[in-house]
Amino acid sequence: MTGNQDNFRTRVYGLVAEIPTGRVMTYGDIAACCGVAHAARIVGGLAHFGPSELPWHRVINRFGGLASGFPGGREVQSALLAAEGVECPDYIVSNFKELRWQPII
DNA sequence: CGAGTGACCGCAA
DNA sequence: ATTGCGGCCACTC
Repeated sequence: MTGNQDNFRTRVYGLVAEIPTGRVMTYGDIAACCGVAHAARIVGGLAHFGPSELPWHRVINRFGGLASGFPGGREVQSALLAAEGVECPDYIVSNFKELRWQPII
């Protein structure tokens, strides 16, 4: 890359936008992949102000559970994941370990 | 410019 | 094993 690492926020948006369908990612992994390991909170903060075009519903916490504050509620997020083939029965992704996606560095 | 907040995570008792 | 607390970084107002 030639450079699109303008800001941490830019990387997060680009990375979330690259998450394939049927896959999920954790806040800690996204932050660590962007270069900051202890910035999982920031990823959530950016999501609050980030573009709704990005698949934020594919972003979950470290336990594989759906996040809070999602526009609509966790039921909407779980519905979106279910529509992509991800099973989240109690608002928790069961195969979360298997669906955990990671970019190729 | 400064301060506060956050859709988190890890550790300790 | 479980629960509760604090810390860390970047963004926004």
